[in-house]
Amino acid sequence: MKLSTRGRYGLKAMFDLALHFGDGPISLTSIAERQAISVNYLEQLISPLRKAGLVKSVRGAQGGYMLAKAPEMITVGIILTTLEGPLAPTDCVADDEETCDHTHYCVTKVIYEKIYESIKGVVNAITLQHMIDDFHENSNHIIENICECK
Amino acid sequence: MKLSTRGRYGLKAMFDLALHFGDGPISLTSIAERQAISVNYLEQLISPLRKAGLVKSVRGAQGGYMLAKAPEMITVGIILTTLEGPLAPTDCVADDEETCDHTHYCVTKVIYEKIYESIKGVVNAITLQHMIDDFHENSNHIIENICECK
DNA sequence: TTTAAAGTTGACTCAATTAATCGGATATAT
DNA sequence: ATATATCCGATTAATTGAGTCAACTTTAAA
Repeated sequence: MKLSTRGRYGLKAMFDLALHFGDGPISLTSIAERQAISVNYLEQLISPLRKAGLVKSVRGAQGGYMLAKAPEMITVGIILTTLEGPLAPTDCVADDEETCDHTHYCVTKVIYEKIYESIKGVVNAITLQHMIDDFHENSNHIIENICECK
Repeated sequence: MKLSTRGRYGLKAMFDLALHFGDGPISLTSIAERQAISVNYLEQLISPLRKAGLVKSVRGAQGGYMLAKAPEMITVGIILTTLEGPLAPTDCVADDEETCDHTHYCVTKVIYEKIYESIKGVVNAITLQHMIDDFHENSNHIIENICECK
């Protein structure tokens, strides 16, 4: 039931981009340095985020990435789902999954559905803007190394 | 963010035992057959459940396992946690984990804590008795193969 | 008392997934 | 041109998950 580094690193990177929203393209190198992530690995994560329309890229020198929408339009849920797939405790309750072949009632599936709904409820309610507000209220404005959260 | 077969199979097995609560010891072989799980693997799962005081065993011929408490006293949460460890999305918010070495505020950790709390809220509120009631109301009383829920 | 059923334990294998690393290709400001 | 980027695919190393297996202990019943 753990998030992988894909989701955790990706969320950190997106938050970093959100803090720089409106500042023009931000290079992966600078994000990787601030967040202590391998650039090579970060490249792998930013690609699906771009394909999902969450960030846009500028190629070439002085290029980089920026959010494709305002921070209040991007939820933690869409970020994590893009990188990890559905945040469902089992495949049988994931949105894109066909249902089990069992015709009769499944008492465990009901439980997994409730877990899934509750997780979605949390992550879909939090946007990057909420994270920014939280950051400005509670941190000392230290952008570097949000947390390893291994 | 998936449950492993440990939690899923273990929950099925515990539900099976709950349906037979009061009937004396139930052999692993019979549970394994009804729930379509390998006996050898199930042996691995029942051991921690016994050590956690959720089931008790009777050794020897005609032996087997039974719930150590009434079904309404055993939550889905304690079963899953016993088999999977804390249902936390990251190690840094798991109960038994020491906190990150970072002294400053972590905006992502706050999110992971909310996810964790919401998951615990769901699984700790459901007991085996709830599952039994649900089963009797909505199924056709087919004990075998609750669901593979891969 | 013998036998077979059943629990108990730990080691072991195999496959899949995760987490990166690396090399090279393309694009573009300066 | 050149330095700085994004892009893309292949490869690898490490970890975890899932299941098997063998050996041993306990105990009911013949």
